[in-house]
Amino acid sequence: MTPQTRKKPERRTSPLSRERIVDAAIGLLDTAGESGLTFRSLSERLATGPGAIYWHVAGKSELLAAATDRVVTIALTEGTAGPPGGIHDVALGLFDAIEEHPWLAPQLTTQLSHNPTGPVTTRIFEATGRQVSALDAPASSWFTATSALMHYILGAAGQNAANLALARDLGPEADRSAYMDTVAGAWKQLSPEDYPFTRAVADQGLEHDDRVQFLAGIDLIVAGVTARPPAAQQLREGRARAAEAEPPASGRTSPR
Amino acid sequence: MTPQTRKKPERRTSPLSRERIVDAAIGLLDTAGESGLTFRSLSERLATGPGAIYWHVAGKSELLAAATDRVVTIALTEGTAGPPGGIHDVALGLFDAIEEHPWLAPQLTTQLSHNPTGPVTTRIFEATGRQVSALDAPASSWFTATSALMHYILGAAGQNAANLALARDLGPEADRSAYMDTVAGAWKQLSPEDYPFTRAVADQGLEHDDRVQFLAGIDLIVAGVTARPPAAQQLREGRARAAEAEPPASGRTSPR
DNA sequence: ACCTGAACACCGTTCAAGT
DNA sequence: ACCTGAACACCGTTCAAGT
Repeated sequence: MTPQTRKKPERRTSPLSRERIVDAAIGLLDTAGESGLTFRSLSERLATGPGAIYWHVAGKSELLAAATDRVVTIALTEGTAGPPGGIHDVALGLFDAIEEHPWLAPQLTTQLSHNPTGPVTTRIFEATGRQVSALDAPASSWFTATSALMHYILGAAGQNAANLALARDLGPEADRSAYMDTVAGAWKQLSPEDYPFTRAVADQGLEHDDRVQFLAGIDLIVAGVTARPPAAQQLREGRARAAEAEPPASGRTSPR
Repeated sequence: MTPQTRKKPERRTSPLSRERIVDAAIGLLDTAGESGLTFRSLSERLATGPGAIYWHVAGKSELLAAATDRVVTIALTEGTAGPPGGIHDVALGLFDAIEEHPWLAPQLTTQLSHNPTGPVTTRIFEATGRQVSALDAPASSWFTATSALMHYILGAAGQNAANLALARDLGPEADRSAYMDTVAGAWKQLSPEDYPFTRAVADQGLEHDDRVQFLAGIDLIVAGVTARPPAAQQLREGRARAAEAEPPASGRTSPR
């Protein structure tokens, strides 16, 4: 089981290293899912004991963070490599990475929450924000715009990955568009009094192309960024807000 | 909800019920956090054995789903109660609920992923979408707009709750604005070559009022919704796409 | 019908002991 | 320095047995 190539009296290359451990962890996560990664399964794959891993890695959460950072870094450098750049590239880079590694979405929200100044969060923020700063928008809106885009990208990409997994559960034949039909079908069963909006949306059909749907959201937010700075950033503790904010919006569909 | 008007006065009301269990679970989550809820701690609180709970609830995931549904339903009915309605009310209703119950944010993304047609997801989608449909925007954009708003609300509110928890760790004195200063400080330590954008944002100072910041994001997305349908959805890599009947919308907003 | 609580099959993590 | 693997303190869940 153990390699015997020991020509040099010098120290042999260690069979265990942080990098190899992270590699194996990613492989396990990809093939067996989040619950498939345990220190026992990992040590078995690496042909060691569970305790050995702790010499290279502090614990499970650090291991997960390292795996997340690795995958995100690759996705971001690939995505931003091309000359055109643009928000679509960054967004699709993350979108594809999350689709390829479904465990990534929950891990990313964990990183955002538990370690907002950590490398993962900062990398994504920087990559997204750089594209925002290239838009025609005042610098005062950068933070808000980047934040909105980041949350949308992570949320929508995670949703897409989850949908794909559920589509697979539907049967080996089913793809995403079949699954979207299932969702629309479920929505049409809802009560008209309680869920008029959801039913209306189901009636008009859901976009079957996941990338088109995803990028439509990106473009919508970009439109908001370039449209106009959200007129008022006036400070007001608590509630008293000036009434200027919401245009009356010619009440064509009033929520009842 | 539950009948407690049992006729026999000497007969005590049933010591265990699904409702009581969910109540206790929420209490435990609020006070002890996500890791504080175990079947053992829960059964101790309810003065029973761990196995007793399984007669009323299928398992832990169902219990979590029920707790999430309960809190979300309350937040949404309170939020939409007022006559003005509007997106701000729905958004702030969820924002406050997540701030009050920090375990809610991860649970909501779990619900979205694992049960997209379940009651929690559908309730939030409907409440948000109803406000979207009241805006001055074409129905064809409703799904995209609702999806973008939902992901932003959940992501940003979760981030805020996480920030509050981290601020508390900073010391009992620290509030959110002190924590934002800490974040900005950390950002300024970043290398100028690798993180120019993040540093620039840190320099211009972060909004200290969490609600103002949150609503700025909402307004930005709303601006995108009402501005105009996103002009160009140009796809890379030839992809056959049915031409939507979308008017070109006098291109004033072009992402460069 | 509802509840008990011991038992089972796991976990992450530790640590004396080995090389 | 690096690794072993038994042991510890938990988990969620089950189930024969009680009322």
